[in-house]
Formats: sequence, C-alpha cells, structure tokens
Amino acid sequence: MAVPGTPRRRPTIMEVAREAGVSHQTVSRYLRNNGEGLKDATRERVAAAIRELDYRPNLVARSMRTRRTGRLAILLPVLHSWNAARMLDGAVSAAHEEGFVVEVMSLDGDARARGERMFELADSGQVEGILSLTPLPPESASGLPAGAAVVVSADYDDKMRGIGELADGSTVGEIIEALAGMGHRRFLHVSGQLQFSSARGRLRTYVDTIARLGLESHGVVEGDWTPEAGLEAIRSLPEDSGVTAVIAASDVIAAGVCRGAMERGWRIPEDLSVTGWDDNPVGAHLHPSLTTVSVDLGLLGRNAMKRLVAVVRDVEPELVERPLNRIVWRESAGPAPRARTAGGPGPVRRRA
Amino acid sequence: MAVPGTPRRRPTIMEVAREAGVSHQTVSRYLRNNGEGLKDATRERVAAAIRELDYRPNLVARSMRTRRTGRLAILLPVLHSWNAARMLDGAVSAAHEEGFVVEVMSLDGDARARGERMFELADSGQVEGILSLTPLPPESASGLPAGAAVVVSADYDDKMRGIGELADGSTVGEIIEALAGMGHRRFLHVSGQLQFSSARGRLRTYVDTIARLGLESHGVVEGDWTPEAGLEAIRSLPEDSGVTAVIAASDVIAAGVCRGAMERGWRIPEDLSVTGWDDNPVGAHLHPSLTTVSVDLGLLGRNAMKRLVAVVRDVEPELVERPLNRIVWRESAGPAPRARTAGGPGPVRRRA
DNA sequence: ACCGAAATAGTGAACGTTCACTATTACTCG
DNA sequence: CGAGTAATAGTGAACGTTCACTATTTCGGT
Repeated sequence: MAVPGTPRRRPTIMEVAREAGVSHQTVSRYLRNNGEGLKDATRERVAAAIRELDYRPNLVARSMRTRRTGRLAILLPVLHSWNAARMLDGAVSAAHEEGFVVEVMSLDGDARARGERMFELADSGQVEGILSLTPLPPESASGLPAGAAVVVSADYDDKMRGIGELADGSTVGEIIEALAGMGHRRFLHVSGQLQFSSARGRLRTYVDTIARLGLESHGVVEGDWTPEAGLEAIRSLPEDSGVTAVIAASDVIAAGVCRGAMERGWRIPEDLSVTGWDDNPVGAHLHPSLTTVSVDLGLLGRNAMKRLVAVVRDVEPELVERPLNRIVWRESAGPAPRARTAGGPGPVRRRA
Repeated sequence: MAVPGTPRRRPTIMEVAREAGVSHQTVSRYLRNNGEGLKDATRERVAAAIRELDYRPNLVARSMRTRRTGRLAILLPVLHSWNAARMLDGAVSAAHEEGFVVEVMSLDGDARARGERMFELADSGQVEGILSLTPLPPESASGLPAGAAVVVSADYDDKMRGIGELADGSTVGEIIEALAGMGHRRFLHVSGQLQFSSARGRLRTYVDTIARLGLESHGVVEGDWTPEAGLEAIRSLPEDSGVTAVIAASDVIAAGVCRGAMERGWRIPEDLSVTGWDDNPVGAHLHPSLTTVSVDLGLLGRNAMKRLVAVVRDVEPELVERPLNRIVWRESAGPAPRARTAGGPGPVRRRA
C-alpha cells in the first residue's frame, strides 16, 4: 500500500495560460472544444503548455461551475449470486457506511493494460482510494503517482501487499484430512490461474498437506478456472493413476471434473471423490451434489474496503473477524473405493 | 421516464444563513461539526432554517474547497459469470464510453424501501440519471423529485416503463415448439418471482404458446428463482401427471427440477426433458448437461445504459440491435418418452 | 485603403463551500 | 469588578473552472 506522497498541487488552467502566454479563457476553450475556434499557433502553444505541465482539468471544479456531475447511478438488487458480485456488494456497502461513494470499473485486457488504467485513475485525483479485486502487475506497486490514491488489493500478486484473506487456502487442508480419514491416499489438484493468489493459496496448501500427511499426489493441473480445465484433467488421467479424489479449485472446475468422470464411466463418489470451491448454487443440486467450500465473500469485500478506508484516513482498520470459509459436505465426496467400510466424512488423525 | 423538471435551484448556505439570521460560516460549522460548538439557541435556529428550506449541502462545492472527493474506486475483473454482474458490466462500460462515471448501489430491503432510497438519490442532485436493474414500486413513477434525474429500468413493473428487453420471453415459445416437435404434449412451467417482468414474460409466452400449439399444461408453479422451488414442483407432481417436459425460468430452478427427478427415479431426458434459462456455466457440465437460453446480458446492460444517457442528453438513443437470446440445446432435453423414434431437437410445424 | 462582420482572444464575475483570520460575547478567577 | 481567556460568531478570500460579456484581430468586399 502506497502512502499518499506530497500532495503536490496539480497545475491549474491559470498556470497553463501563463506558460502558453494566453488567457485562461483560451485554455478553457481549448479544453471544451478540443481546439476548435482557435488559431493554429494558439492551439499549439496551449497544447504544448498542457503537455509540459502535465495538466489535467479538475473535474470537480468543472462540475461546480457547470452544475453537471457526469455521474450516473446504477441500482442493483443485492448480489448474492456470484463471486465478484458478492465481494462487490460487501465492499460497496462498507464504503457507503463510511460515507464514501464508489466508482466501479471493470477492467479487461491483460495485467499490464489493467495496471496502466489503474495508474491513470490514481493520478487523476478523481478518487481517494482504489480497491482492486482484479490482479494487477507487480510493477504497479512501485512508482505510484505522487499525490496518488492508495491501493489495496484483494487477490494480488505477492510482490504487492494483497490482503490475503481470499488467498487463505487452509480449508483445502481440512478437506484433504477428512478425505484421508475416509481412506483416500492419492489425490489430484486442478488449480485456477496461478496469477490469482487465491489459486496459489489453494495450491500451496494442497502440496503442503499432501506432504504433511504423507499422502500421494498424482500431480497438479494448472487450469484457468474453466470447466474445460477440469474435463481435460480427467481425460488425460491414466486408467491406473490410482487417484481417488480430485480437489478442484472452484465449483466450475469441479463440474468439468464430474463431467470427465461420467465420460470415463467413473461413478461419483463411489469411484472418485470430487470437491469444489465457491458454493455455486447450482452445485448444490447437481447430481451428485457437489462438496464445496462456502466463502463469505460479502464479509471479504467488506473487510477489504474497511482496510482501504482506514488507509485513506490514516487510522487502524476495524475488521470483522469471523471464519470466512466453511466446508459444505455433499454427495460428491465419500469413502475411497477400497475403504468403503469407513464411515462418513470426518476429521482424521494427524501424523504430524 | 420522468423528464427533468424545472431545474429549481437548491438553496445555498447563504440563504440558510439569512433565514436563520446568522452568518454563512455559522451554518457551515453547524454542518461540519453537527452542531458542536454552537450555542443551543443558534444551533436550533440553523436547524430550523435548514428544515424550512429543505437545504442539503452541495457536495461538489464542498469537494472543490476541501479537495476531498469522498470517492473510492473498485476495480473488478470483467464480470462474465453472473447475471446482474454481466448486465452491470455492459452498463458500466457503455457509461464510460459516453464520458459518465457510475455510482453503483446495491439496494436491499423491500420494494418500498428501495423506492425511497431511489427518491433520495434522485433528489440529492448527486447524479444525472439513475438506471435501476432492481424492481421498484410503481408509485415511484409518479411525483419524482422536481429537478430530479431520469429513471430507466431494466426489469420493471408494468406500471413504470421497463425497457422490456429482459422481459422478452419469446424464446420460451421456440423451446416449446421444438419440444412439441419431439413429441412432447404435456408441460409444466416453474416460474421466477412474478414481481420480475422477466418472470412474467416467460410465463406469458409459456401460456400463450401452449394455447397456440394446442398443447397441454399441467400448470404453473410460481417459484422464487431458487432450486428449492424446482425441487418442490417435481416432488408434488402426481405420478400420472403425464408431464414429459419442464420449462424452468432459470438454470438454478432447473437444477432443482433435475434433482427432484433423480429423487423420483426419473431419467433425464429419457423420462423427462428439462430446460433452464441463463446459461449458467455450471449447467453446461451438469449430468445431464442443461438445455438453456443464453442471454447476452452485457448487450442488455449496454443498451439500457444507452437509453439512460440518451434521456439525460435529450437525444434519441442509438441502440445495438442484435438477438439477445439464443437456445443452447444440451442433453437435458430430448424426445418425449412415447415418441422416442423422432429425431433430435428441431423446429416443429406450426398449427396456427 | 477602409468598413463591417466574423473570428479569435481577453476580463471579471460567479458557482457554493470551507479556510484562515478577526471580532465579539461569555466565563473564570484573583 | 476588571483583566484575561475561552467560547462563539463573523468577514473576506480562495478553491479551479466556465459563463457572459467586451476587446481585439482578421479578412473579404468595395
């Protein structure tokens, strides 16, 4: 998180006018009509001055005078249904409670493009803080625009300080322990894009837990959060891999895994146990219904926003501490094929 | 859509000061410290004047002076995964392209509470337009605050002018025609909450199409968009209902329907065909994979926003005309039990 | 070369607040 | 009771633009 630097005042229209040797009104006209109605020479002098001073108009002042805000509102139903939407919901309401208004931008393009867009926004002076729920490139951390807004991020690259809660993959450990208690010995993990710290967190816990409990891993398939990744992972599994449980990094991936298992004639959970992550509502009514991890994304978004607000105000954040992840056991996970006698899911003795 | 009324100027701090017989600075203090540091008598005079004039501070002017915007930004990944999120995505980018900034608010509470919140927002002068993607009560239509922003809505009650595109349930007709072509004669519809025009549109088309093609309907179950509604609908179906196809108003409902069918030992699609709506990514990899309707929600949101911008600017909107709904045939729909000889899905001869 | 209109540029005020002062009033204490 | 100080209230400027004017320049036509 970058501490706002010297609040270096931005140049005003007046300074541009002086630099260009014209009146402020001429600069104003240049900005309004994009140069129409100015003599070529004048236009160029103004353009040069603007470039020289790195001038950008103060939109608040403009709004004040024009009485136009250039702002629209979108009213949404409460977003319980999808991940980013649920985080958004929590974050937005936390911001409102603190008296802030939020601008939502959805950023596409690659990480580099997103990073640039973020830079622009931070530099524009239009916002006091930025909460990024989308990964940005590590370079963004350094050299943030001087008087710039603060950046906090929910699911970030390690080099920048991500808030890390989403990255908490420890629940994967609990799942594996429980599955081991049901006789599973050999696992497969289908991860999400490793650009996301959440994907990395789950992967890391998977690897650690397998090692800690002395279990075996057939390997890790690096996916991209799509069902196809899950499907492919199963399709390319040798018949004699010995894998009896697949830990998928999301429900959508898990759906692909289930699909793949069907294709190969493997029954779930009799032949293969599958677990997902996210508690997608459709998953609860799949056949078989999907064992998954329910994440309190609203709380996550809320806490992320509280962190941001705290940084903007330079105080300590008051976070709500409450478990974020909860395993939801459903039909898709059960005893391992050869250990069918064991009971239902439950904790396992640690070897530690 | 309400046309902005006379731009009745809001009272300023100066007028409040005159009314209360104090200086403008005293009013400013009152606003800043919520009355701290004022003599009781003074405080009350100011409070009375504010009440009398229905004064509210001009936040733009305040921002201008304090150099604090009270605005934060949230950066999101492009939201392809969930309904409201996808519409939001389209709407936000359309607004950005038009040079507007959007404030997102998620409104909970009942329709009445949402309506009041909308009123406040419209009256605050903070935004130039409001796009509501959540239903508001019909009363909201009338008596919008005078200088208020425009309201457009995507999924609205009939009494207010909803944009109606989401309400287009005509694709249900195509689905039924195709199913009839595969030998289905008796249908069941599980609707969404009829508060939503989308739910009403699908229901209306269902009823009309059944009548038009001379088919039979076992009835309509009014659901609430949850899987449980679908589950219950199937559970309470008599063994001899004769229903061979269920049209669910959403994929989530359809998942419940599938679940119910499993419980009763009915195979899908051999015994029962099921169709959903939304093209939920998990549905594509269900077993059986779900026949559904893919809706271009990004386009929908984009067009809704273009309408709003057009109204704000008092010009004609330039909408992108392109089919919104597309049927995705998958495993969950197939020939009716007694007509197993017929081919795959396809159009049916109309009786009309 | 001159007139008049069009094109271009400049001046000062205004938008509605808060900031940084100064002025007044009320209170405390010797 | 008066001086000193704290509490309360008032004054004018400033924030950075655009608006509504006025002033100057340019240029075509006679």
